[in-house]
Amino acid sequence: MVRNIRDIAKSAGVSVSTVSKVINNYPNVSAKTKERVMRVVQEEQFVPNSTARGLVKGSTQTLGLFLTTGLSHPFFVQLLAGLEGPLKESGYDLIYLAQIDWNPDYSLVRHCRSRNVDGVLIFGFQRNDLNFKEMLQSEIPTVFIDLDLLGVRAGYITSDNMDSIKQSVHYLTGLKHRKIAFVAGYLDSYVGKLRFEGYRQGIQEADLPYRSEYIYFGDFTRDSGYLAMKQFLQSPEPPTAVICSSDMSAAGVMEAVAESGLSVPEDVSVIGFDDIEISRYMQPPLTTVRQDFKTIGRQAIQQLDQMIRTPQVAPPMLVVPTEFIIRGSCGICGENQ
Amino acid sequence: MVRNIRDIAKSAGVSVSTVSKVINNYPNVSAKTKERVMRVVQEEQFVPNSTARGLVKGSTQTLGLFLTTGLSHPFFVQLLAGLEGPLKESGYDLIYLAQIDWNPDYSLVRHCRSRNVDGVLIFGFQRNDLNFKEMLQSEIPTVFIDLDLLGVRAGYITSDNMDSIKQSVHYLTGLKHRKIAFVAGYLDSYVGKLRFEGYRQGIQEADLPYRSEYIYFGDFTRDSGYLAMKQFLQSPEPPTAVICSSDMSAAGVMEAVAESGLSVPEDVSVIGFDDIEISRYMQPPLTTVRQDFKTIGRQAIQQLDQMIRTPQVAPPMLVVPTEFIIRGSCGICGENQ
DNA sequence: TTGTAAGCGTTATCAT
DNA sequence: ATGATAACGCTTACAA
Repeated sequence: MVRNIRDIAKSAGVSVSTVSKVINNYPNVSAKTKERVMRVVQEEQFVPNSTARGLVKGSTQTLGLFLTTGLSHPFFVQLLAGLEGPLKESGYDLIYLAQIDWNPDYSLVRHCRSRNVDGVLIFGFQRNDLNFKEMLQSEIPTVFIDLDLLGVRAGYITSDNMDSIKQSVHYLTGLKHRKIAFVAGYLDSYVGKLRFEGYRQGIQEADLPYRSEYIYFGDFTRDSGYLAMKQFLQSPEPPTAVICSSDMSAAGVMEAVAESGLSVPEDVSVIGFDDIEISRYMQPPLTTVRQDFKTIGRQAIQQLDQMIRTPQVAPPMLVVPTEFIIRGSCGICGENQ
Repeated sequence: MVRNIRDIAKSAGVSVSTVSKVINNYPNVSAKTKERVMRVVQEEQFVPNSTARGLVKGSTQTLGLFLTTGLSHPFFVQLLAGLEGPLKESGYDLIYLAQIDWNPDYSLVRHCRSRNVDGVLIFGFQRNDLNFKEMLQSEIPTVFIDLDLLGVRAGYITSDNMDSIKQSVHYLTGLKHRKIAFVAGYLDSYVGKLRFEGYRQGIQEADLPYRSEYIYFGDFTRDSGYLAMKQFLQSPEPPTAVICSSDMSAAGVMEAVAESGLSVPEDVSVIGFDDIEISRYMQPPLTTVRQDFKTIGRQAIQQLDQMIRTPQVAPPMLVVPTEFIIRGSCGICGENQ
């Protein structure tokens, strides 16, 4: 069985450097030799050892993927699905940098260097992670997703969180709602903060008062949505609509509504964020903000690829538009008809 | 900035081989030298280049992950989540072998060889994929998940599909059901076939007739569940209970039931398979078979690790027990009380 | 116990 | 257009 380029060279009756030139599609190789070499390569099903190639080239056609959220985050799948195609097209493989225990000695930068990855994709919330600081100062091409971090060679891609929520508010005011509550996500997360800001601005633009009893500070989970609605329901003037920072928390809100004998959308309108798979199947189907993970994934790989190939290219700062998906969880406000 | 082992050697005033011995924890190094080297290593935050190491050792501390299903499969997340911890503990990184277009020229074995992965994890359905044949004959340690493929150095791990469904049948007969329908998954998939077989045997053991109008051949999706139930409902004697090959199809079944004005579990009992995250939130919460992905993931890594370290170890053939989760979607059969 | 030097399989430089 | 040969950073006999 053929092991290396040398064997190919021998079989083809040429030198190793010629074989190298052929398999790398370099010029200055006669058509004849090229063909002869290629035949042997085909016959022997030869693939150059990427480890050796990586060693000499100092790069590996590999992208590191680092998640702060753990793999079970619902976005993650969608994001990864969006990554699949572009990955294939660009010829990179993805290496999942296993990282679960936040060992204080762990250094993402070192991990990347040891693996010789060409670039890194980071997906997560916590912007003040020490590992990120190090990453931002390093020369390793990096793209953050859902985290507005910028560095020498690090940029980001994120959905248009603020405007999306503003749009949700306007949609509800258009439906004559004036008592609009908000289930916030982690405020120290980038997306959590922006979505909250979107709510505040939306409320303000609609000349609605900011009422603290209409705000619940949750953590994107279903439970926090449930708890939020329970609390809203106890207010003297319960809201007629609630905007959530995630579809999961919207599900929790709907559960609490049902439990109290009220119904969606007759008594209270609900809007989510994300458009995860199950949202269309909720009862009623959830009106929500869809994140465009296809575009996010494609852009992430594309931008990374450019930064890798062209060192002087500026890191991206991309805001990807969302899509407002109207389904059945919102109705015209009964009180103000 | 320190680049390599040679710089460390210089700083510590020793030879490169001594540094190598120290960082690899080899014996025959005096405590004094060891300490001196380690100090420099710490100071410089040195990490040996794994590409170079991989080249000389012919292995990379890397496991390939290959999915036939694409990333969007709901199990995938759960499986990957189960992989995270064991991965970290065993020191492997996971390389996702991007593979979306089934290019006939593509060879998984070649891809693995080129990347020098130490082992491969394959997750999928289609057992007659040509790439797998090649894989089975190769010397690359391989563990299949949900696919009963065996090779020279390839084994598998799977849930106890057949018995689980048999148990579902018995649970329903215990609830006096006698008209039990089944929504099958792809029959040319390993799990689809086994679950169907479990249904047949369960029916037989309960002395129930096998009625073809109670079988629907679906594909694990929600839509197929919906269609299945629509069909069952048109039969002269609609079933009082239905067992599904997946939670997703169970969700479809429940939707169809609700749509026809009937209700779960009063009119028809429903059982799923998988226990995906949303099942507990369905209306009513779904009774289902929980796959133990933690164990599957842990075993997969562990078995792979053993095969890698000990060439003579036999490939695993592991069947992992499931857990029957009783929630609210089954009731005593009204007809036979 | 420590050091020297020969690989590992490529690519890249420089002759030819 | 083709071929020697020196890297790339590490491990590992073998020598000292």
